[in-house]
Amino acid sequence: MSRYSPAEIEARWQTAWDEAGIFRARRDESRPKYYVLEMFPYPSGRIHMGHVRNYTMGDVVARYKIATGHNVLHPMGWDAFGMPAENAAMASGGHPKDWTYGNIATMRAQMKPLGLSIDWSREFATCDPEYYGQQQALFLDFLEKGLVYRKNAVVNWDPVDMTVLANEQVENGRGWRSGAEVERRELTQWFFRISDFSGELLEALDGLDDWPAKVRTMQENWIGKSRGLQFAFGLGDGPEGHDRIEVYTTRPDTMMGASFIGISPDHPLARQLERERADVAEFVAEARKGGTTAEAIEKAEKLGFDTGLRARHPFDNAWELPVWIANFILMDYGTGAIYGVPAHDQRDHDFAVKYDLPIIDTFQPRDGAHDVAESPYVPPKPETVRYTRRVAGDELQTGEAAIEAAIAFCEENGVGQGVTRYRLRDWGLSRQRYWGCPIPVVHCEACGVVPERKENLPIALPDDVSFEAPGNPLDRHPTWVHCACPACGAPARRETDTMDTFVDSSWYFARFTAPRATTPTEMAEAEYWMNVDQYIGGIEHAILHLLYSRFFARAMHICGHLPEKAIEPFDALFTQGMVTHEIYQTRDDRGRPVYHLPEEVSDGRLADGTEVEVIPSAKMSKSKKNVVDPSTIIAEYGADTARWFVLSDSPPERDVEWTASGAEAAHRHLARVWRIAAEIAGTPADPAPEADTALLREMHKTIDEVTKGVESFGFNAAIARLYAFTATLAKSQAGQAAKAEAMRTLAQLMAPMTPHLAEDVWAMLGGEGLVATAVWPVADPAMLIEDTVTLPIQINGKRRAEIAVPRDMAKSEVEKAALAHDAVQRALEGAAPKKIIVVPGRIVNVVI
RNA sequence: GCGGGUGUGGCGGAAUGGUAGACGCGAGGGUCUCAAACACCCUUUCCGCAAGGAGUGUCGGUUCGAGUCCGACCACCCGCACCA
Repeated sequence: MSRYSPAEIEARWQTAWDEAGIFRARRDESRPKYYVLEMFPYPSGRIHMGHVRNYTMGDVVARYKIATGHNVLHPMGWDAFGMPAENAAMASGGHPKDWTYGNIATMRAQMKPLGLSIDWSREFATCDPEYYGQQQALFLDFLEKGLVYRKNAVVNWDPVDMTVLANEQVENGRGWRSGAEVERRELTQWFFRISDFSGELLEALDGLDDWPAKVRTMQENWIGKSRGLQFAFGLGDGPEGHDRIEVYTTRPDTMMGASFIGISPDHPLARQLERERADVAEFVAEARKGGTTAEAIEKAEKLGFDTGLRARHPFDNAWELPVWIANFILMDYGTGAIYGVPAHDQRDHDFAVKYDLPIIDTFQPRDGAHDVAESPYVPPKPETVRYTRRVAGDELQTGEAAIEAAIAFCEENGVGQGVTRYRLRDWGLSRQRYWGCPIPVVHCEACGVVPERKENLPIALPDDVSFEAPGNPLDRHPTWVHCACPACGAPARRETDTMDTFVDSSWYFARFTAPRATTPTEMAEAEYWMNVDQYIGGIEHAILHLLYSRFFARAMHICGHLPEKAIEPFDALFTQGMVTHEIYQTRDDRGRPVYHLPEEVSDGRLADGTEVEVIPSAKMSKSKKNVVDPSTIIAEYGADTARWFVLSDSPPERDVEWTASGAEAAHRHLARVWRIAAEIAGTPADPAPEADTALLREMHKTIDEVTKGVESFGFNAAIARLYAFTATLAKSQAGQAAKAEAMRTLAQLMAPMTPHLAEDVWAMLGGEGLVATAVWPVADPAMLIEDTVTLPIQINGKRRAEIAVPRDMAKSEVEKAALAHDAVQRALEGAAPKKIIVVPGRIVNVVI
């Protein structure tokens, strides 16, 4: 063989790794463990470049850790439940199970050629009954500990498909599949008690030092802690049982500016009035229309209805405020009721203007005046303002001080109490869907809701289902729903709701530590392998998946399925950027855009010569056809080229643009490395000592920089260094022995990124065993220091010249040498310098 | 509205407060070849023939020295959002 031939060598080395079994993870107390995990894929059909980038990064980390003596766990699985499988079944027949397992087989076959250091013996899919059966066991344990419960809740209901939709599945108030207007419907649903952990989940974020600050901030905002006052307005003329309205406010300092009470259409008082009065019922029905999505809310007009009821202000019994029902008040935040202060809140102001309600000023700018009738006065930051109708404290206060003073004053006077609230709501997990994990409970007429017995798990999905009618096939299955009550044995019905797919992905990382266990986890394995040392995935999971997993780890610990140290399951998190590509577009005869695949375009033209419009790089998407199939790239250039390229051009946290020229350059480089290696291997030993030191110095510098790069996710910089070292090696006049040593080291340093090429080069140059298990090279500190250094000379901070001096030359000598330099002499014009700064080994700055 | 981030050549991007533009792409020139492919070499921030000068979004500050630190502003990107 005389040419770099990736197809040949990649297959060969993959077989060699398999036969050596080097990626099989086994507990071994004698070595430090390292658990590296990439977010597992949804089996949508085929892998894409984003997967390649994600798994390559994980592979670099895993292989580097193997080389540095760690016992590495690097597993892979499939997040396999979810709606696309059902949609495929509805659209083109077939069964979700076949569709899913078929996709898994395809994608696994696409992934294997990448040469990832994955322990495939631990693979599982969340739709395997062995997996979801253990998830059902977890559910039962959670139920016993009160971590999951049932309640009525308002949800997005698609009346055509007859299912609950997630907020993400509602577009402009309509179901994304059916196009039907989504209704808000109240259903009995299962909820995880994640909100009980709000404070803990928030505080523990502080300890996640190796998480991106951005993700921590996003979670912090999502949990949404606020401090405020909860108190009540009295209600004299309300229906029975409603003699007060509880409100929550973060601005109790504006209590004296209250102008109306607003309650949610779902507030118990509104519900009561709805039953009693036709006019209220009509308004409430109107107000409940429209989805709960951001877009729907954005467009929705603010609607109010004056109930005619009058509430009394706690500080003045004679002061009456009208009670309105308003569509913008959320039942699930605070108490579902507010008092409106139009003078200091834009939304309340809009409402007051629309319905002609009083605008009562409570504070003014410290200096000057603001006409609150015109617009609300909302100070930008907590700043000192002049209170005109204050609750407590001085006339001049910052908002913050005034809030604390108001809370203290109210508590002293028996008007409400200061409370800490969180925005985080309990996690509704019920889905009226077939392709998910069945919720293992039974409804019995006599006993009510009864948990299934663990020995009956898994409660498996029936295979004989049809998707011809809308709705949940489990509901209409002739036999599946019928079962015996686990408590009394009488005939009963199974719960037909399944779990949200986010449940499946909330504990898979723990399952990987003992994937065949007959309990959810095995303590000894979890104790050894947890936590995930490095987790890698997309920023799109910054909130939901990562927050749910943090909750699950805590809940699993409470149930004895994880050790306490694992309640924060991911020690370090890295969020990688996307792979993008230019979009190629032409227009059809009606001016509509037509997209073209990159392989159909060359030099900006289609095969028939038509010029294409180039739209700047965007996330690869099938609809825009700006996709490159990893399998095509592997077939053309090999996996190592694909891996090298996705790591090389951009920092890993940023997007990387896939370009044909970049891929070719990557391939050209790898071929060059191979060629240089072959040449060195074919040269007889012939030492040329004087040049050897220079090459070996460069080698040690490269070891140092590449190691730092790999450890800090600076893959692009590490690769740049490897390019440079390759050039140095190619030009080196060193002897064969030194070159061979340098080449073996280069192979080791490249091995995490291009493992197949590295093995081949390693073997060519007589490396012992597999490079994959060879000990990572260590830079010799003595070799990193040059005997002679080139010092730049600055004049007033601008570089003007440079001198070469011995590394350990005394400062005074360096000064002399610098002053003697022509450029310095010219600049000084005979005068003496004001000051000379010499930073040894770094720089000289002459101040004149 | 609230929160976070990013601004460096034609492009992607390097740079512990110490020679700005490493490395790659693109572009230009050359060697090899009958020619091409492959490969290799050189140039490539801007102005200038050169000497030299300017330069990291803008304005200011700290420092012997600022892409890097501080303040204000501008632009773009991302997340959340009738959250009381």
